[in-house]
Amino acid sequence: MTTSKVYIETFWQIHRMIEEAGLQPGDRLPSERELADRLRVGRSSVREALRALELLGLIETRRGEGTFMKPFGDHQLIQLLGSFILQGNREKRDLIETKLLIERICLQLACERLTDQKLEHIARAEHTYDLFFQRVVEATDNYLLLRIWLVLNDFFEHVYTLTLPSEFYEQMRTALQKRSCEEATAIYEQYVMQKMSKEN
Amino acid sequence: MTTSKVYIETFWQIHRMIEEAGLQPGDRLPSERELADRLRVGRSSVREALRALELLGLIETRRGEGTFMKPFGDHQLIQLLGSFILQGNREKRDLIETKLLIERICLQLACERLTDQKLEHIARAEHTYDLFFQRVVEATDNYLLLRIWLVLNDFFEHVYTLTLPSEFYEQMRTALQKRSCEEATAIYEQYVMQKMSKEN
DNA sequence: GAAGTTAAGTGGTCAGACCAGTAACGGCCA
DNA sequence: TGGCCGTTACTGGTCTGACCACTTAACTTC
Repeated sequence: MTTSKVYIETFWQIHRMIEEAGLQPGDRLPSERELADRLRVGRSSVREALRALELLGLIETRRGEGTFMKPFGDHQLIQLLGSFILQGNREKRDLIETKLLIERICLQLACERLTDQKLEHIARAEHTYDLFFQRVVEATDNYLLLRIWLVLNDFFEHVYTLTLPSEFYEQMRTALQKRSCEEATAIYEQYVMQKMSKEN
Repeated sequence: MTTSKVYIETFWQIHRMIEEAGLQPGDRLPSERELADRLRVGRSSVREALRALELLGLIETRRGEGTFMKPFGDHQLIQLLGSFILQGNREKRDLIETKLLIERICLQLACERLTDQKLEHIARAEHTYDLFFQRVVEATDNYLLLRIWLVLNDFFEHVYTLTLPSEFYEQMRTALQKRSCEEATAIYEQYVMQKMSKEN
């Protein structure tokens, strides 16, 4: 006897239903009552399943309107996870270290893969650390890495604000222009890592 | 009027309750009926909030027994996310690249910070890639980095199984013993990165 | 034709009922 | 005494039906 819990079963059934119907972001799901009716379960079970899908960022519910597919990539889930993880001083230290390490990697990757178009995009970025660096990470053409960085940056902004002189941005831009991995890394270490290690 | 949804409000209240009571893994939460009574909400709202906490891997419910705090680090959430996120080939490529980059960093960090005790712990590890490397990442003494690696590894295992000859583990161990960052990196690139880039 | 009104449908919430497990208590028998 | 076995009270799991708050669209009215 599997005696699987109904709301879990329902979760997967709805998930399958979404796939088979090929629902796209913005599309509407059947109403809770209809789902309950169609899947032959109680409405409360449907709701518990929908909560899970919502937390996963797959759907969005609007009171009075219905339940809709959500644009992929939104991550209130991540925000939530953060508030659970990020509590002590040790966690903050780890966060800073991890963020710095990953940024240095991204810088190197970006140097290897930078297209002229993306270079210009970076150059046009405001002189704000997170905006500038987001474009650098985007230039790595690795979406997963971007996601990780965005998460780290989200957390980071709750803890710290980093402002750098405009020399940093200018020097970095010329280094990227030359695709000089060593130079970019050196600048990063000089401005960012040194500053962070001092304050810590 | 915020008219915040009750189940979300309840979610945070339970979360606060857990923190304030300092509940540890294995500890029991009040029953659903008592929570509903104490927080003056319906039981269904409590249940929807509990489903979220369960999905986050914070609690575990056992029919007939109650609701319990879960040992930290278990994350069926991650498995779930994986099945949603990890669908295309591009995602897989990103995953592999990211995992390799982070592992190489961890290797370097570990070299710098490796204590004799942890070295022995690594040496005693089975010759399984993930077990071995988990101990390496643990040796970095950066818990966040460990979490990230665990997530990546979870995803990775759904896609690929990596087996290496025992020479790899032996050579790596001697490199770590010497705390030679360059040697460890070289071995890693030789065995792991080459293999992965070939198969890809 | 435009503005206001109404009705139907939707998610959000609650209360109450019942089912299905668990654990602990107490009484029974060997 | 020591081990077995119901009984019982409690737990999570599920369903139902009832409201509420809100949106939309159709309908009425001017």
